[in-house]
Amino acid sequence: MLSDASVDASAVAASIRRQKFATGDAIIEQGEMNRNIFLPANGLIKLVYRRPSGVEYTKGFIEPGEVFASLTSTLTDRPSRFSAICLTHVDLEVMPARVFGELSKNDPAMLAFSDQMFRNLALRNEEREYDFLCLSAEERYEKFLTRSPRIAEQLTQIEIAAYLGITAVALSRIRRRRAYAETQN
Amino acid sequence: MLSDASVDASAVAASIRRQKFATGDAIIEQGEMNRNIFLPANGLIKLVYRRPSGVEYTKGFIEPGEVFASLTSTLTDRPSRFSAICLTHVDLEVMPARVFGELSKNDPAMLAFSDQMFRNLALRNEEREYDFLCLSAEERYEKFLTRSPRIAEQLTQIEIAAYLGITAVALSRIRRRRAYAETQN
DNA sequence: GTCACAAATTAACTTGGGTTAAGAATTTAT
DNA sequence: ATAAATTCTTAACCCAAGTTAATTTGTGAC
Repeated sequence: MLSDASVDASAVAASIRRQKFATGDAIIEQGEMNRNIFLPANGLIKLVYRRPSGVEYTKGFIEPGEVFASLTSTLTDRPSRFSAICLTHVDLEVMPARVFGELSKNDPAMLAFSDQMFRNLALRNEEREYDFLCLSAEERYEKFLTRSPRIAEQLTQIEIAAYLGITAVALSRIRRRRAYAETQN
Repeated sequence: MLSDASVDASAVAASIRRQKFATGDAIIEQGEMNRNIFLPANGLIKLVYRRPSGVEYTKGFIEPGEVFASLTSTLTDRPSRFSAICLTHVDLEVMPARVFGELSKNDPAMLAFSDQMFRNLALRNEEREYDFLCLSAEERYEKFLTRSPRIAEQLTQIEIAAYLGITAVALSRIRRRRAYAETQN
């Protein structure tokens, strides 16, 4: 008798789609259900909340090799709270969260992978939570430049400001303050 | 031959300690290693970051039945970034994270539990991140009162302000604005 | 009850960020 | 190469929140 732990590898492989997106395309649309899990092979993606006022706040950026999904949709069965927008051309693999969930149920190695993924996610979210709770906008800017210079150089000031939780005008003022401080050293 | 999946239940049970804390006691000390996982049976606990300036920011509150730990210590082997302070008398169970990790490795049910725990943590952190990124201090206050009235009524304004990421003076002003708005309805 | 201490409010002033609008600098399209 | 569209910066003005300090309220402790 076959064990419950065995998974039909070909069925899993069949459930994985490859998809291409152009700059500006939405991989996930805020307000819509999206029960997929994504793994980009290249490019840069931003995750953004759009408030009723129309103002955009950026939750984070996804680089190649980083798995992402709408947790609200995949875990709690509600519409996604954010959109995933391509900042470049993006090629990625798509897997239905249901398949991922079943894989995890049946395959301990897959479950361990899932566990590890959520640990990392919890750690990252905690870090960002700390930044907003304890750091000033200027400190968050410094930290972003230091920690993610490669991402920063691909973004406009508008996009950086949205990530810091401030307006482009406020960011411009911070940059001027910093430039002035430079000359004082 | 015994399977690797079997765990010595009595050894696990032996690794679990019960501990009591008084109001004001620190269960976890910021800056110190703490590789334990905690499960309080009663009382209320606050998790706080203390900045070099001495200002305190509250990461969150832990109610009975909620498992908590310093992820930085238990997962990445570094000193805890926050303290866990008892706001009341607290009785809790303590388990070394190492035991929890080994249990998860060997026992699929335990791993599934761990996976579920980290999913929930990631979801909660994401919610709080959203609050700081997209909501004003006043909106965060409203939301806190609505979502956690039981916790709010046990706290001083100083403690609530620390959770909102503002000063007690700013919170007092928000309360006055709200009280005035009340009379206008 | 009153004394002592902490919590909460208020005032006065400063600072950082939002808003709007205008202009300068860059990019992109054709 | 030029025009059109964005992006970035700056200014002016407003408001929310920080800081400091004084006052009031509230809470035990004795």
